[in-house]
Amino acid sequence: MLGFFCMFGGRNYKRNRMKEKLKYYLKANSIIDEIEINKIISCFKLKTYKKNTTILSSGEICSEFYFVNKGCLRTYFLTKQGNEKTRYIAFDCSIVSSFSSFISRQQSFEFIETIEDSELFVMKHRDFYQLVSEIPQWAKYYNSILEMAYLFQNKGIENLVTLSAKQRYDNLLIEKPMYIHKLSNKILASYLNITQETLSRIKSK
Amino acid sequence: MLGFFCMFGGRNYKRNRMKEKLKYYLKANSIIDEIEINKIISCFKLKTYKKNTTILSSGEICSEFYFVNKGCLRTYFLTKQGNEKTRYIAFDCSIVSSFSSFISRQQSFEFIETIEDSELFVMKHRDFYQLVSEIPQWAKYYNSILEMAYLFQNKGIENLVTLSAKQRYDNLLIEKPMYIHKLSNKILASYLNITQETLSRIKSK
DNA sequence: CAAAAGCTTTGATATAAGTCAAATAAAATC
DNA sequence: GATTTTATTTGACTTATATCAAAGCTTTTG
Repeated sequence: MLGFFCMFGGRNYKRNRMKEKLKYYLKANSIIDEIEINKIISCFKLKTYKKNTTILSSGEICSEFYFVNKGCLRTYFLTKQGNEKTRYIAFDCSIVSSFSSFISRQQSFEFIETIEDSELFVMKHRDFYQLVSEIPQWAKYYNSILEMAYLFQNKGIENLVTLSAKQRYDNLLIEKPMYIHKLSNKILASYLNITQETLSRIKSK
Repeated sequence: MLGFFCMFGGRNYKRNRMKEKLKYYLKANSIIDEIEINKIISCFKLKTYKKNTTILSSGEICSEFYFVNKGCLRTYFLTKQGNEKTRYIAFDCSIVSSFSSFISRQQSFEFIETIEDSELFVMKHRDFYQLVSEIPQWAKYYNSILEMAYLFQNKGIENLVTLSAKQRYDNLLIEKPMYIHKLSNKILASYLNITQETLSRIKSK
């Protein structure tokens, strides 16, 4: 009996430790009570992926929502000419999905890909919306995700439409220097919506 | 006494008729009960504006949410060089605001402007969020506004990044021919993110 | 650790779209 | 309805950035 409790306690302890970054993230970014936080994090399952693994392909319906526990991912799409356009980079302790597909339940035009070996906590679409209807504070959190996603995109459009290639680079260097130091030129260029050659020329000045 | 009732009934009748498009719109775009719909529409106040009136300027905090009962509006921002970039067109029976400012409570970089004589139903930010906390179905409607705004922007970025000026024009001609027939070249060009000269050349082919 | 595959840099050239300018055309205003 | 203002068209020229190509670097992988 004692053995059973110890084992069980041990498993809980381990599971909690494993998910502590996720828990901390949710506490910092929402106003969800401890009990509900535990219910929410129990819906996340751990998956690990090697670098350069495509987690979602264009044409598939995105039915998962990810928390990046470790590693790094990006979302991107392909032009007709086959050029990659990176839309979002998710480092450690951030969330990612192909939201347009996740929301609309339509085929995604975006890909999701790991750019480093990564550990993800995965929540299924079904569970996500189940929680939205059961836990008002989770619905509120979802709402704030949408608000932030909107603001992020709005800023992105503004940058794209008003700034030159060099200005976008300089801007990123100030706002998110990590992007410039951590990402390959190929990915960085596609994030800035320029070619690798142009990025190389900008950097060399 | 009879006179009083008649007058009162008459005023209600008039007010309801006045707001019937708004009511119809909300019924069609949400799942809000009759009682709550009435509460919601009572928060909207009618305002009329002449053509080419700036309703919100860059630098101001947007504290209003609009339903276009009649007329047409646009949101746009200015580049450092002073070029206008139209971001959204709101025809009859649609909603508009400077959402990034409305959401973030920060200064708007966008302008809101009437492009025709317009009748707007206006809801204050305060009332909007009051309703969000009081009426779950209104919160849900707000959520769906955000979802749609996200999808709209996402599509916009995809178009901007993958299509040429001519392709964007052709695309709009298929998807939203009304934009091309109703808007001036100046506004249409700024919506497509091209110059008037380029638009003129595209059209003449 | 060597070969292959994938990145990055640099140069030469091409191109879509912008800028400037001037002539019409249309709309707004007194 | 004449005049001023605003919008559109067309032409000549410029420019930022893409494309193509080749050489030098780095990783990855057997």
